[in-house]
Amino acid sequence: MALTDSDGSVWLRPHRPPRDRQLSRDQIVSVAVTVLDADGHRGLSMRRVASELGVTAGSLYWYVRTKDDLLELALDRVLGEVRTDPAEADWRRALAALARGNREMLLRHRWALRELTVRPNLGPNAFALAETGLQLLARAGFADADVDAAMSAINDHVVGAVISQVSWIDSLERMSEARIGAGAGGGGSWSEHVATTYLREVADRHPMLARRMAATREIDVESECERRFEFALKCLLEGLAASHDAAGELTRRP
Amino acid sequence: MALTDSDGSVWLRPHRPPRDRQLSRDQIVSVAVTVLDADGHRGLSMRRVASELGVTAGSLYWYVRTKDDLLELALDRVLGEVRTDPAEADWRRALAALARGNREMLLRHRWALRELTVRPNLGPNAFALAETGLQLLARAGFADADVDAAMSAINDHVVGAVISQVSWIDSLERMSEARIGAGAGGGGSWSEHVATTYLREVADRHPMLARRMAATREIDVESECERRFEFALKCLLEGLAASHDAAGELTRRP
DNA sequence: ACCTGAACACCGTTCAAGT
DNA sequence: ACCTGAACACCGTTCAAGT
Repeated sequence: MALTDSDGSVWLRPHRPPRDRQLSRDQIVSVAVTVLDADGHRGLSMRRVASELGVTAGSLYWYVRTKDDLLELALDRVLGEVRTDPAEADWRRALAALARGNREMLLRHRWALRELTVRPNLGPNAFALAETGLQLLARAGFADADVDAAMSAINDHVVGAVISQVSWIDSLERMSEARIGAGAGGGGSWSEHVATTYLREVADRHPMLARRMAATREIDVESECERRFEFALKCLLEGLAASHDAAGELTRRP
Repeated sequence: MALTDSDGSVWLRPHRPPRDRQLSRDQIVSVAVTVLDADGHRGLSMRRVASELGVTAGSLYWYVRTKDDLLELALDRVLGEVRTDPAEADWRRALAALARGNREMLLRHRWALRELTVRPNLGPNAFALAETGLQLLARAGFADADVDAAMSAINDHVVGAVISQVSWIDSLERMSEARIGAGAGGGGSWSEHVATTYLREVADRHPMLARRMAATREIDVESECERRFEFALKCLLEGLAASHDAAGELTRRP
């Protein structure tokens, strides 16, 4: 009677109220978030969370049914960090602010992205965030089906942009680590030679790529990513505004 | 002297040529892709790949340094599936086709998305694909820095859109599995009650969300996702065209 | 009701030993 | 050079036993 690990969601299961316990879900989730922020997915184990709470791994299962549950709770926890300003009247500015807030949160908690990918998102904070966006667009006068398309256009952009930024940063870190490792190791010189040979060959075969890579070496990754993020965001908002004026255009099927 | 698991990349390390071996990297990668397609990340273990090849797990380490290496190779393998049409003269059409091809590949191999997230992408197919896009934009007359912004706008959109589609589909599958599980289990009726109560409460608190969720129940997920994908793609292409005409506008910092 | 401690099944990875 | 078989350290999860 193995657990299929994909049955439902924490949020769809009952949760016993406390009695005389030393732990609580909130504490456990807090520790999980801290560990994830510090050491990422690899750092998170039930044993580690437990020991950080001065408790045995097995006892966590009194509060949480699986590790997956814990991750689902952690995700919703950080989704709650995204603040919105309901006072903003201009829908484009409000939507942009929402997108930026979302992006910043994902950059703060790099592990959260992976959870977003893997998990259906049924936590209260996820729902509240979605509602905020939808209301925004509805108040701006978007037709029903257009609201969905607009919302997902923005959200997809946020997610995609954060992914590429994070993987860019990671790859820089990995490269420099590899360089250090090669320097410290014994036969490092040869394997370093292999690497540079490979990269030179790539550069020869792909001139445009080589040019762009050489250019991006000089710039700051974060500000460059922000620039790109804002550019595409602007494109999307303008596209939304255009289809907003030509009402119903969006939902017409080919 | 533990392996930090983040030192370099398969592509940056030497690879011994064959002699009298029964296996090859290509075979191993093929099996890995098959397993991943069938059972996802959870299904992939070194022991499984090995046994599928009639071999012991340990022997794989003769061809591949870590499981991470294997995943990196598998990712580049499927990236090679994306076909491009160099004959297409119109850059908007060519770029759109590239985006669609990319999207379709990611939907065929749902596990690949996760790899894209986690890994710097240094394989030959990844580079070739990037070069294709960059050349396209360069030939269209985009300024250097604009090429980067344009390319990542499109790529980010593809990745974001696929992520949301996959997680949507997954959540539907999970929900129906949960319903089946609840029906089969003993106390299923109660936990089902908990779930519906929670969802009803969410619907009450978030009227707009409830409306949209009710509406999307009727439609086909795949075609709806495709519609949204095409809409945002159109927005982005139009934005790119506009900034293309107003040359240099894109790169101006605030 | 809650927590411990030990166990189970499963990982990725290593390595002496074979051929 | 390549492969086996056993081992190591580490998982998530379960469960009898305690309190």
